[in-house]
Amino acid sequence: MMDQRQAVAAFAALGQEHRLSIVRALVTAGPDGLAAGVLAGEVGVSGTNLSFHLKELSHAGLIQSRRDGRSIIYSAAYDGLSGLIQFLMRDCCQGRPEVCAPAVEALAACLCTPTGDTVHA
Amino acid sequence: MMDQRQAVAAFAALGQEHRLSIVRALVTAGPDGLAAGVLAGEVGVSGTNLSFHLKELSHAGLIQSRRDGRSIIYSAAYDGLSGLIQFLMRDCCQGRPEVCAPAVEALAACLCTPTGDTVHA
DNA sequence: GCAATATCTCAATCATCATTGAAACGTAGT
DNA sequence: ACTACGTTTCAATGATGATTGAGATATTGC
Repeated sequence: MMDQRQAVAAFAALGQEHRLSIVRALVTAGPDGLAAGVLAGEVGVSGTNLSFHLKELSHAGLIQSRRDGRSIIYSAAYDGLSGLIQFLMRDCCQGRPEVCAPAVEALAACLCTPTGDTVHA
Repeated sequence: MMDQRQAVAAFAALGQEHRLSIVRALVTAGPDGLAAGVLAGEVGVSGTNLSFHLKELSHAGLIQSRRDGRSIIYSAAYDGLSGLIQFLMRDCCQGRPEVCAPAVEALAACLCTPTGDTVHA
């Protein structure tokens, strides 16, 4: 479960034009992800600057990376995104959990696809 | 529909410890909201500093205010919060809208209660 | 092993944000 | 009108973040 400190870091990471563009590009790209060089082109930042932002996003738990040949592939951390949204909604419908709970679950099912053969193919 | 610029401003506003605490307190409090002085006590910041953060959140479209006597009551802007989450999810399940769409709608129903006699009473 | 590609680390500069205290503004009660 | 209360504005300081360029690291193909 995400705590306040993590949530602040995640929101701050998203509160930057280039980083939000990066995350959106990765969410759109799906689990296959994108190479750093491709991202740099799509977002429009220098390689050095991109690296800084990727590190920031990775540290915030919003993206992950894997090496493929001489490229490094980045992809969205759907569980991190889901957890962040759930944190924002946690105390929302305090007195009426029957309203919020299904929405949160549906959201989690959308963003996280751990074992299912479904989304983001 | 929220655009990138608004979303960046909103995320940046939430990416600050005290501001996130303020929003969470207001979301928990519901549409009745909280007076600025009460908020200052709950969040633990000086009145001057609170005013700065409230202005920031208001400008980001995440909270709203109304005067009541000599107090000013702040409350969460549920439509702004909902729009922000929808922006983050917009391109998520691009190829499978039947997965994301219901989640987003459920979320909107949870956060926004325009005419219903339901939530946040 | 050598050259080329892809990406990262480091140090420095510039801009932006958070916080504080003092003073001003509006409102309520007498 | 005057005093008290709640909240905001203003100017200044200190801290944090974004961006840049040069150099370092890792991987591939010859």
